[in-house]
Amino acid sequence: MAKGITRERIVTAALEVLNDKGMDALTVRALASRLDVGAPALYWHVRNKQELLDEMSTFVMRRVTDALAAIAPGADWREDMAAYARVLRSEYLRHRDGARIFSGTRFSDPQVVKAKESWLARLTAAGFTLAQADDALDLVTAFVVGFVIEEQERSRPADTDPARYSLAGRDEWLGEGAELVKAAGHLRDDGDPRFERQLDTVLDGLAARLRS
Amino acid sequence: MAKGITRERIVTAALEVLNDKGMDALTVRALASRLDVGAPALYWHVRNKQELLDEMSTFVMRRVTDALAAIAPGADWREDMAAYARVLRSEYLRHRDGARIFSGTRFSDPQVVKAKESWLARLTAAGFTLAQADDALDLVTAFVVGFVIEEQERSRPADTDPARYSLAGRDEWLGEGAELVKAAGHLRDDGDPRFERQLDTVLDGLAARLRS
DNA sequence: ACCTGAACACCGTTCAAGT
DNA sequence: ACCTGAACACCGTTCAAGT
Repeated sequence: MAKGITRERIVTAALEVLNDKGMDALTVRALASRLDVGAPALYWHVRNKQELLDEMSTFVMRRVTDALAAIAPGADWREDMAAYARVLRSEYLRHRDGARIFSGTRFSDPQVVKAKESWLARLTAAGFTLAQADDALDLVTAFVVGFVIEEQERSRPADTDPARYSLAGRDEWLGEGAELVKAAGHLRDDGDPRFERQLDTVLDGLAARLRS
Repeated sequence: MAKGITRERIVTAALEVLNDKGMDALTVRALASRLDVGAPALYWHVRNKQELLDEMSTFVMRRVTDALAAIAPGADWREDMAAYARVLRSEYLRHRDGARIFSGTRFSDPQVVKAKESWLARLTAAGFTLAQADDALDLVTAFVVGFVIEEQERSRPADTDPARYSLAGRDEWLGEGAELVKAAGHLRDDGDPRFERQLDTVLDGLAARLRS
């Protein structure tokens, strides 16, 4: 009683452990103890740890596609692509090191891959060739992945890193020279505004391709 | 005799193990045995495994900055940024899962961060504001990281994945519908041409920012 | 069908002891 | 100063045994 372990309960618990304690602490034993069972019990529901990690990836990507499916076509392709990018970023941000861990993973679920269909349709309808549309989606995906990896790395609790929490500390750590690097550090913002600005730049690049 | 283990020998050997056997096989014991010493011997030169991983990251990023420092300014900022992007990509590609493992890592060496200085100088000289230049470098970095993560994931030996080695197999795996996804899969290319095309799109976006 | 207890090989790390 | 041997706590995984 009170057991009733299921594949889905295992996966959601695993994502909780990941968020609470980090990837290194996500051990089979820790996960089992959170579910109030012995470690071997999990092997009845999951072949091995790798399969568990794959299930976690699939779960996360399924949430992305579900969120995407809920988005109605926007006024133009720029809005559609921006919506795609924002959804991808926010789903990665839900999980500690989400972008690094869950990006570029192979999907065990065709449904996830098929979610591209609607976005390819919107882009080609806007005048992109199919090859351009495929490129565009990949490019925006690559940008989001790279952006969020850096973003989540920055937000990670520094293990007493001298050059993290104060600009003055960073300047000192940098030493002599590198005046532009220091000045840029002082100008730098973070989070949504930075993301929106860079996303806009990417979309400008795609727009140039559309015109030519 | 024949020992003479040093920090640098440890790091380069670790990168060899990573390339030969992959990250999971990079254990302290395997590394020690490649260096013909017992596992505890490594702890004389390195505090723990995390410090070893940090040293590996620093080593890789130092190669990036060395390669960047060897590049003379090009005819214009586009050539400079393209050169930066190509160097970053090719250094990531040297190591198995290089982009995923070594991107977004905090540097223990100020010299690596200071390497940005010269690129910021070239961009501001071309008319970008300092904030725009900082954004531009981050954006290109994010693109390269995201692109290479996907690239290296694709090139990974599939553990008998049905939808990998043939387009027909992929089409079948996708099932009904998703005609655009299937067609795009048939049009898709890989490697350098795809990278150059998408990089060019990003640079177009930055150029638009420069004009406004 | 689903879970436990005990066990195996392996992991990162420590530490006394050798040279 | 640099390395070895033995040991500890922990890991993923297996398997007979329970219910």
